[in-house]
Amino acid sequence: MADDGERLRWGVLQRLEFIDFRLYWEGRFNRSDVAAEFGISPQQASVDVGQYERIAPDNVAYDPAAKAYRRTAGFAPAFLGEAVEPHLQQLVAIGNGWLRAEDTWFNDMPALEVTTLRRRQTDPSVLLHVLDAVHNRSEIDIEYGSLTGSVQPPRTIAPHAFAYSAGRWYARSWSRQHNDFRDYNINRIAKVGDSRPSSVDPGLDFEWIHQMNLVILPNPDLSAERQAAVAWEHGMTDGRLVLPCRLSQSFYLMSEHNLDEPPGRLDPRKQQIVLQNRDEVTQARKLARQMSVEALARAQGTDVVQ
Amino acid sequence: MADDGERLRWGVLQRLEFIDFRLYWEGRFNRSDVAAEFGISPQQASVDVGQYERIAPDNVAYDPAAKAYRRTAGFAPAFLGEAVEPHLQQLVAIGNGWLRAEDTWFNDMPALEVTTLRRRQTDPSVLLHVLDAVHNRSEIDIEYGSLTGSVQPPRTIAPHAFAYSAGRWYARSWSRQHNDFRDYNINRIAKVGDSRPSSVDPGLDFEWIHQMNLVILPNPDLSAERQAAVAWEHGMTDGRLVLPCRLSQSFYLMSEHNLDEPPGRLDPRKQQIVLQNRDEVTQARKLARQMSVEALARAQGTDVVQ
DNA sequence: GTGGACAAGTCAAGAAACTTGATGCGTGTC
DNA sequence: GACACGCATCAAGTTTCTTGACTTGTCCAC
Repeated sequence: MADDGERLRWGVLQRLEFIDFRLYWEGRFNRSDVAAEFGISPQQASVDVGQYERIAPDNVAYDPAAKAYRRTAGFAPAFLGEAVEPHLQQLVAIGNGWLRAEDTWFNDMPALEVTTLRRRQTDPSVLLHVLDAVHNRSEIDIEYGSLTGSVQPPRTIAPHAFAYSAGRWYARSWSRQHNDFRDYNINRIAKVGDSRPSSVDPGLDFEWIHQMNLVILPNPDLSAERQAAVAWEHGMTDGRLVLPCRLSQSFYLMSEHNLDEPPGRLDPRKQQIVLQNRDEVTQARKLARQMSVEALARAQGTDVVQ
Repeated sequence: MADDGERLRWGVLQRLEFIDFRLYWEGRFNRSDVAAEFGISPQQASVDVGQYERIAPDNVAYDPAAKAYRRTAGFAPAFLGEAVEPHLQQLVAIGNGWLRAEDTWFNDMPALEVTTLRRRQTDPSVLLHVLDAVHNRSEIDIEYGSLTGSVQPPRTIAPHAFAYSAGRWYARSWSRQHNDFRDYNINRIAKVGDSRPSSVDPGLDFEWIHQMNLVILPNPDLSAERQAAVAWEHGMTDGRLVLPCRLSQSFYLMSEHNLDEPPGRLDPRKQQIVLQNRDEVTQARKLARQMSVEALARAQGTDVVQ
């Protein structure tokens, strides 16, 4: 349970963590599991198990009847840390087909169902080019969203940041065609073409740079009990949640949680939370956008673009 | 780029994968990065880099000016596989505070913003007990959803499976108080008490067992172009998506994507997809539920439960 | 320019870590 | 009761990794 005095090798630590993992999630493991997972001999696995038992004596006991090591009642994770979320996320990824179960430490998974509308996978090559463009401050030609089969005009963007909202990844970018800053859904970029250095200052993307506190409350139309549940679930304090958020991102968050609908129109069960400063946020976003457009126009007064 | 003829040790493989990772995501790495990440000597790291160069000679070159190894134009991941989603998920987890950046291989992350309403973290101890109950087919006493501070009656459930829907984890369980099967949000289980063997047959949970194909279409009220985008994003074939789904889970999926609203009431932008066989699904769900309740009552005609 | 800091490559000797092979022990199965 | 299976332990041998010493190339400050 406690810490280990000595310094352990990285490889050994991984194996002890694996033991910890299997004990937590499946309650049992075999010496051969450790040997197979890491490609080591059973003898070496024995040494590792011995080391684990020495470090966390209350966690595990060999059960000769089951021919397996089993978790004991006093178990407390010694190496996993307190975070189960990463592993829960792995289960989701497996359920979505993003990750093969063999590539994780899960083996005998409990009965489990992941219900999501699966989305198209990100193209690694596209992402690579966008990553590069952000790192090198360059602009790239892209084929974007030509979905109906119709030929789309080429677009040129200078991405400067990544954003994740409502299950989608966006490249926050300056658009040469529009001379403003926009979000480009990375999954909808079909192809990346040439690239060249960009001279646009990402510091002019005010909608991205400026943050605002979203003040979120449980929908007052819900029952008191339900409101309390919502507050608890989102970790609200004093019945409200103050969430700093980039103006450009606030759009997606509001849309995802129906915060952009005026209260009362929707069934409260579909709108469990409401945004107290909705108009303020919407207006700030518009203003920032406008300022950004104007600043870009001013900046390019000399080196005219298109 | 291609495969390696020989068999590599697990530890070495991890280090080569690390090199691959850094090249992909950050375009560069130092020998010292490898040494520090894995606690090995710089000399050994040199050996590893050499091995990587031998296996994937077109991926990397040392740039003396930058004092670092840099990705070259011909780069293709040699060890990562084609899946970037798991690492994107890691970024989301970091953004949500579920994972510390130090616990991942990310170092110099690109400008990045993850915008989500953070949810309460799962209590590892609660999850552990529920996992055990599923594995051992036992029933457990729980404190559930006592949010308003009011004292809740104790509940006893026999969980038999896990389900993930709309961002929440549920324990699909038989409820002793109601004598039917329900979903219990794991985050709302405050505490787990005693446990004892369960005699309820999870095979009677018809709402869980039975699956039905959800036929999902782009909302016909959207423009043709937008419909095509929606179809593409969800990987539809012939303009529709047939998604097998457990009846019990269909509820959450429908609720999450506003599939339960009759078409036309909502702004089409809030309802980008519609469910063709909505009534059918809803009815099947009700029916399965009813059959389940009756079967449970019959089964317990003899050994009466409260 | 020149010296110093820094990142890396290489060589050789020594220390861990891991493997191979052999033997014994407890449990459940045929 | 013989047998298979999974584990523990010991000893000898091999591979891997570390430590220490020396060299190369680039950039930066003087």
